[in-house]
Amino acid sequence: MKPSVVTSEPNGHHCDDCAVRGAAVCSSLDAAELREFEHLGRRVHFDSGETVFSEEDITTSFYNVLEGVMRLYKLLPDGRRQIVGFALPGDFLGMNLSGRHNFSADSIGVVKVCQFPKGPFGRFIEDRPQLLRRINELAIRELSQARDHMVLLGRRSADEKVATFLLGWRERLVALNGPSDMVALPMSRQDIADYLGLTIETVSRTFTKLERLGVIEIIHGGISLLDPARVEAMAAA
Amino acid sequence: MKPSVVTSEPNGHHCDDCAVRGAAVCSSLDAAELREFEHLGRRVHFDSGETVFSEEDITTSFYNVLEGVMRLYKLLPDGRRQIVGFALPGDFLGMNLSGRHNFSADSIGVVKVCQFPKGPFGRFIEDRPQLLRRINELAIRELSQARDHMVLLGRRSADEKVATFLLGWRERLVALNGPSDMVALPMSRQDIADYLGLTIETVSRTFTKLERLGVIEIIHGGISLLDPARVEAMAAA
DNA sequence: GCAGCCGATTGACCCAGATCAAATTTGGCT
DNA sequence: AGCCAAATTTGATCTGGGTCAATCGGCTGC
Repeated sequence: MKPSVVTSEPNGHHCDDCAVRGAAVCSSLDAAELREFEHLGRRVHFDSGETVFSEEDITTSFYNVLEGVMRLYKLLPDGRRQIVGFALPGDFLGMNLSGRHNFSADSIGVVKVCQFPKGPFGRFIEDRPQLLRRINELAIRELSQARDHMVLLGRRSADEKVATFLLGWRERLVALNGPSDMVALPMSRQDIADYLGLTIETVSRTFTKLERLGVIEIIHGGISLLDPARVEAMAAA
Repeated sequence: MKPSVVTSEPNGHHCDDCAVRGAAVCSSLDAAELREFEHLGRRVHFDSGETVFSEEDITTSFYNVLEGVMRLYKLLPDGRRQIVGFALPGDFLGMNLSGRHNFSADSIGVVKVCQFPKGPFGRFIEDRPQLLRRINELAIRELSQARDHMVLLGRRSADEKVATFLLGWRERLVALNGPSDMVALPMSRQDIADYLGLTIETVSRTFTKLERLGVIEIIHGGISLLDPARVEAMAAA
């Protein structure tokens, strides 16, 4: 939200100790390539609520999320907001055709990214088709998720939306941190509403309803899934 | 909708006389490659309402639309449908990670596609990074469209949805056939409703309303845009 | 400890768009 | 041309989720 104050750590970073090395774009590179790749990017730190890039900005960099959560969103002229996704460690951002970002991204809590200037990164890809293939894989996966989300936005009820969101978000956290029924929700209720095409009030009421039904417990900074099966039943329709 | 009866024309087809050669994936190939590519695929004809492929089917082929319109959709278990897009000539279908299609596709009116078996096509791409780059471009463009559609589904009113749809559809037709204020709508009202996350009644009423306002005229098989500027104003919010 | 703030919750009411129910138009077929 | 089935339009009514308006509750700074 505020102008982004970027703190970079020009030195002392290595892909070796990078938590997302195996999952991110980098997974397509061998040890030697990784060493070269390392010098292309630099780690950048964002405090909570900073803008990483804005829709319509000229794309100058690609980003690999290392740590934290980002909201990715589009705004209508009158201020209505649709969150098109949340980025987590391992996600790759910045691909586009027009040379401009087609959504905005800002940090939810502290975020660390690996930032690659567009030019050098483009040249590095040039003669590494396996990296291009990896990027293509990530794009296709996102496309599939985008279509699932269209179904949710266009055809699901508020209850189904919230239940589906909780399960999907849990799945992503599980893939990162291992199984747990505690689901951390670092984003605000407004963020969840803007992701699901609802209002903050409806999200809040639905959470309360799920808690009263005994299927979740609302805890500080998230929820606890008491009855995953019932939540799945609500999500399925 | 019916089981798909496929009529193929094994011979007598050439990329030379292909209408979409310049626009589709093929645009990344030179003359020699195009000749080789030609032998990989075959033209397949579908009558109106036939299923080209279904969600969850194992992917056996990729498709390049040559002629006609297809609806691409996902179904919820209880039958609710969300159309995730319409495919027009030049569109490339079948990319996925799981080895299964993640949506269904059927023809709206007569459709001709160029069908490529997955294996040979995959091998052909292998040492042609510029084709991979082209496919990547198409994926990224679709991703951008998918995000725009999320905004529409999650945050726009019925009037805005319909107006936005008419303008967007016109733009696609103009890109194919050149400028015109006649907008052919080969899909049914139900298809439009399922694309916009509305009911058929709301779509019908909105069309009637636009006609009464004098900004469109409902004609056989489509509409005529009488006042594009007013429609744009309605779409913008 | 407590004042002030901001996010979240809760309540009361409303309305855009869904649902239900007829017409009406269109399109194939013979 | 004439008949049936399907698609579309139109009307009447209902309701899920939005809007407006208080609280509530948890931090922060003093």
